[in-house]
Amino acid sequence: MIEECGHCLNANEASQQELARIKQELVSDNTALSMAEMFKALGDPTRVRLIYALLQQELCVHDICEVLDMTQSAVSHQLRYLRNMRIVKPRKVGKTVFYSLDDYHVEEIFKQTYQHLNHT
Amino acid sequence: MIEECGHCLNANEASQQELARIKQELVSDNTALSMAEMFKALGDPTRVRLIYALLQQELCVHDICEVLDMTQSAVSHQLRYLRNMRIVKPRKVGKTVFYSLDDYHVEEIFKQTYQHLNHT
DNA sequence: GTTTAATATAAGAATATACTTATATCTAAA
DNA sequence: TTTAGATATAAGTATATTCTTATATTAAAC
Repeated sequence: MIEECGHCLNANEASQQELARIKQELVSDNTALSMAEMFKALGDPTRVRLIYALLQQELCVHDICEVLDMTQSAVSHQLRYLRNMRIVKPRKVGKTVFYSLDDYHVEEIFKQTYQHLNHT
Repeated sequence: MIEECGHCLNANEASQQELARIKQELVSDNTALSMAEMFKALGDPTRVRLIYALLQQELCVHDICEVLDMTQSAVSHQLRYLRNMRIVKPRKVGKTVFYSLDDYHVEEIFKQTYQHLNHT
């Protein structure tokens, strides 16, 4: 238990050292950005439902629209977002494009969080 | 491998049933919202760095400002956000407020994602 | 080739987000 | 009780996000 902060101790040297250590062990700006981008990609209810649908099986755009009850344009916009993030990947068959999950990380994080939120 | 979607098959009955099943097994809107809110809370580089600092140890507001190199107001805003989400909790000692992580889920998800992103 | 179906994109509107600056609250010390 | 320090909040601004409407692209069918 820490009762005082460096600043409270009038720039106590030990605590200043601790702050320096914490600062040094912080994730880099780039890492923080990568993590934030990953989480942000999952941080929207539409995308959560979309990913969850694809967790069940590969789906074409039209069927995603039906499952999510959203317009084709809105779905395509979200698919582009997730495609750019390499979270989903397209597979073209004729004029139909099937999407499936393309990121093991996302699937794991997603499932784990889902379980966490439901088991507690 | 599915080569046709319900829609492509001119409303083929089997595929329509599949769509109905997928729709039924989708997460509820509430669950999708909860998950999205959780991820959104982690989906900002400042909050990622803040949480990472608190993963190391409990810190007072002033020290968080120093570690993150941000203004007191900006940090307090983010702390309020994370407090409302029950991701961090305050501990008041005199006029100083120490913050620490308050959510096992977040810690786990955060660590796992960090490892994922670093190990590939 | 022309038409039609499936998907993608552009432009814009409404809302949300993350800060800034200024001020309020709360506690301890003088 | 006045003052000063530590944190919280209000109001506003700049930017980002998510959708809508309209249009473009692509590929199959005719």
